[in-house]
Amino acid sequence: MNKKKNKQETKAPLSKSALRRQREREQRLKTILGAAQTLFAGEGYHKASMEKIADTAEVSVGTLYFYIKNKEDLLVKLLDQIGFDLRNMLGSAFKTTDVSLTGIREAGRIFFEEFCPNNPESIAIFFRESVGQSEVVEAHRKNIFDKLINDVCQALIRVCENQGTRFQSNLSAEVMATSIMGMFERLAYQYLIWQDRSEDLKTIGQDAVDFIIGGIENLFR
Amino acid sequence: MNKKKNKQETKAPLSKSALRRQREREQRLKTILGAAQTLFAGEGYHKASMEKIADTAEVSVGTLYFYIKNKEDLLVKLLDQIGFDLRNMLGSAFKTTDVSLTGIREAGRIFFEEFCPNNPESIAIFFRESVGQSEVVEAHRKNIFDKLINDVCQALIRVCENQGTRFQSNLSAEVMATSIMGMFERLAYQYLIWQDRSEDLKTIGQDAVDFIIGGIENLFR
Amino acid sequence: MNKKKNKQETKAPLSKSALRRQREREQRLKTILGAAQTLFAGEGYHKASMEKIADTAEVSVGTLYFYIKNKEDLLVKLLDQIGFDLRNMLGSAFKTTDVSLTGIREAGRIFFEEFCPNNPESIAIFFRESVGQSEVVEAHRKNIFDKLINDVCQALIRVCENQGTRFQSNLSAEVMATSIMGMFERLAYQYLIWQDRSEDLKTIGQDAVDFIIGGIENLFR
Amino acid sequence: MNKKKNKQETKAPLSKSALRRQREREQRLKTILGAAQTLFAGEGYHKASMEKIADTAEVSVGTLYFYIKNKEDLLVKLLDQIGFDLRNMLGSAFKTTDVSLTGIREAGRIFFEEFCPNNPESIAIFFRESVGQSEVVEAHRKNIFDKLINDVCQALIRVCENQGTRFQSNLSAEVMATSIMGMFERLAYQYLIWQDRSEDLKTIGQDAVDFIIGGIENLFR
DNA sequence: GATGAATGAGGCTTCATTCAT
DNA sequence: CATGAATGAAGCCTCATTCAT
Repeated sequence: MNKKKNKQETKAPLSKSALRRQREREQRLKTILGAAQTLFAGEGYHKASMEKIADTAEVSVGTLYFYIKNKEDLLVKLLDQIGFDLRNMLGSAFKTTDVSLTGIREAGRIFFEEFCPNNPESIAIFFRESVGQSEVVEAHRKNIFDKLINDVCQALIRVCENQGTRFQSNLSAEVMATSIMGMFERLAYQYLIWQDRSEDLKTIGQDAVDFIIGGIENLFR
Repeated sequence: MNKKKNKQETKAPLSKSALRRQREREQRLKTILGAAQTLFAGEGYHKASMEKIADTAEVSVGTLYFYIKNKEDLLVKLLDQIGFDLRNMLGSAFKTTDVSLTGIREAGRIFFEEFCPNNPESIAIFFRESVGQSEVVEAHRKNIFDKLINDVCQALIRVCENQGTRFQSNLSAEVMATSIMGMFERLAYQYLIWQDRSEDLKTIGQDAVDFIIGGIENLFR
Repeated sequence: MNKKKNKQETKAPLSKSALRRQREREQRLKTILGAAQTLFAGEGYHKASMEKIADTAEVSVGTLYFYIKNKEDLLVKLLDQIGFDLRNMLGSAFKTTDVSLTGIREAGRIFFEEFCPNNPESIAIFFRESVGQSEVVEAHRKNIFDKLINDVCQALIRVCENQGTRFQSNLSAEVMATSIMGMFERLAYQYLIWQDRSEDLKTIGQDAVDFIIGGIENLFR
Repeated sequence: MNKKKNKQETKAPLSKSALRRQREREQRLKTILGAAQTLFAGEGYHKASMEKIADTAEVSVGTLYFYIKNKEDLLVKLLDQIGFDLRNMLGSAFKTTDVSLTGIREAGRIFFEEFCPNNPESIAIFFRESVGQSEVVEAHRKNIFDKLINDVCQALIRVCENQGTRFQSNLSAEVMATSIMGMFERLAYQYLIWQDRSEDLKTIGQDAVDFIIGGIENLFR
């Protein structure tokens, strides 16, 4: 993918100093991404200039471009990480979903009680800063949403099957899954970005999950 | 609209030529807003330069600034119009909501079957282009969301009262209303902006409304 | 000079209505100049846009251009009026100067005690806003200064002659006259524009005049 | 100079290349300031566009903004340098002033015979281009004048004390000092900017100083 | 004579990206 | 590998002036 990284990919046994270097490099990249995350979330993607990001990460502008391709790449990298984290937490919860629906309940809990309060910057970047920035970024956003929606979708289908029912169509399940993502998104936007009601997030999450589960159970009547 | 040009506000009977001028002015503003709407939705807010907008509206750049304060103002004006339209259509449907929940069903139908297919540009601007652009724009976005959410919220509370039930708390109703807005938003984003499945919008809307109504009715069991 | 004004210059007996019109026109021009004076002095020449001036004068922008050639012309007209006023007041005082030097004392009194407190806007325009604006404006400024300096110069020469002395050269008298104008200028700038010490202006003027007269009398020793 | 680039201020021993860079940076800034000085004095502050300045300095527009904050900053930097130079030359002369008044005579000589002929651009910027440009610029102008006036003022007070006399009030000394500055200013404007009589500047300066000293000595009679 | 909408050149400034050291 | 000075295209906006009504 990147010309310079090929050296490491040729898994030749690395010398000690080479290992150290690699560690340092990864550490440096993390610092840069952290700086970008903070500034993107705090000042907004456009207002956060590359120079400011470099300053915050305590590197030079030139160094920035050694670790990332361009500014868009910075946003994409962050976005993908956020998507990965989210899917790691939510996806695994959804995957445990069975008849009991506890998986869905658990996913909601994790999102509102763990992810949101601990990663407000990620929320801001995923739901605000990365919106409508460019075709590439939108593609990554869509990809993340698609995967998350798919996770939920599979869970819903599994529940249905266990109940001996079926969705009217594949679309129906997808619509429901998409709706759930939309709920999570807007609730986080309202109560974390626009208002800071972190302390109410637990209640909010429970209400939301109740709403969702009500909607689902309704299918089986 | 403009501090100094209040002469019209003093409702002195306007001469015929003055009336014609005013009409022309309003027409011109509409042309400009239309050009901006098309370009913002098509190329994105940032890529749509003021020059391009002027060209599209077939006026000079200077004329643009005779009708609007600055680029941000252009977006805000569009946003407010969209918010007004949405609330006009959805709000009135929600307001008719009673025990039967037909109001909510109707609101869903209007949004997915009428508004979305007929105003894809509005959807793109409201849900994509206006996100995270500046504090002023965000304030207007929030304001629109707040009002829409409030409309839904009132409808929900009314339904509950008619059922002789009550929400656990005011927050619960608000959370449900916010969730509904989130569902509408993401579904429109998925099936209108990211995919163009206008022809499926009817089914999608019905599924979404079923989900919502299921969630609501669950409250009364 | 101006194509349109030629009608009046052909001093044909004017009808009553034509007379009224002319009066109105002159009144209107005064209003416009007044508005410009206030805005130039208050916001500065560049920040005072033609539109603002028109608004303040309660006419349209188009009308402005019926009465003046362009913005520069506005400044020049003001400047010339100020020059005329100044010369009217100071010049006549200087002209009465004889052996006794009371004329010079009187001129100082008039400038500091009458002109400055009553015409701070004129001071701001003459000494601040018109400085370095364009070649045309500078030419008018120079012209005004030259005339004032000449008035002083003549007075000084007369005093000398009456004392039976002579200036070493014509330049000497001119330098002294120029110096006196510089004193007046900077004192007004310091104590009227930069600080507002209008109430001290009398003392300041007296000190200044004492300084001047001391310098002059020294010639005769 | 720049908030972030304080690294040099922590006086860590700089490497050779870092030292060279710093030298180059300072040299470049001087080139830019020189270009601005020439253009401001020659074409006027407003007519000198940033592009023209960049061209004259043989750098790109972007580079300009690496060295200065904005156009106003360019003028302020020049102004402050001029103020520093003036005070360096005049101030030190004034400070040597004692009973004999030679200090004052010397200051006049330096200004008219050395500073003016060698720095006509500085004169144009200080007395013409920087007048009434903005509040910030005016503040710097005032600051420079205040310091120069204060230098003169201290000298006058010292002379008086040595003569066993006293000024009627502090204001009196200040007024005299301000007057002297005004004389210098207008004489330079008349005989250097409006007319180019550099060759007469010596005589002019002597006449001016004679006038001043006459005025001062008059205090002791 | 008066109006005010329209013009468009030109100004200042930002900022992602590059590259010689 | 790291640096940071340099680039220059591109953007937004202002405003004196004109002219059809």
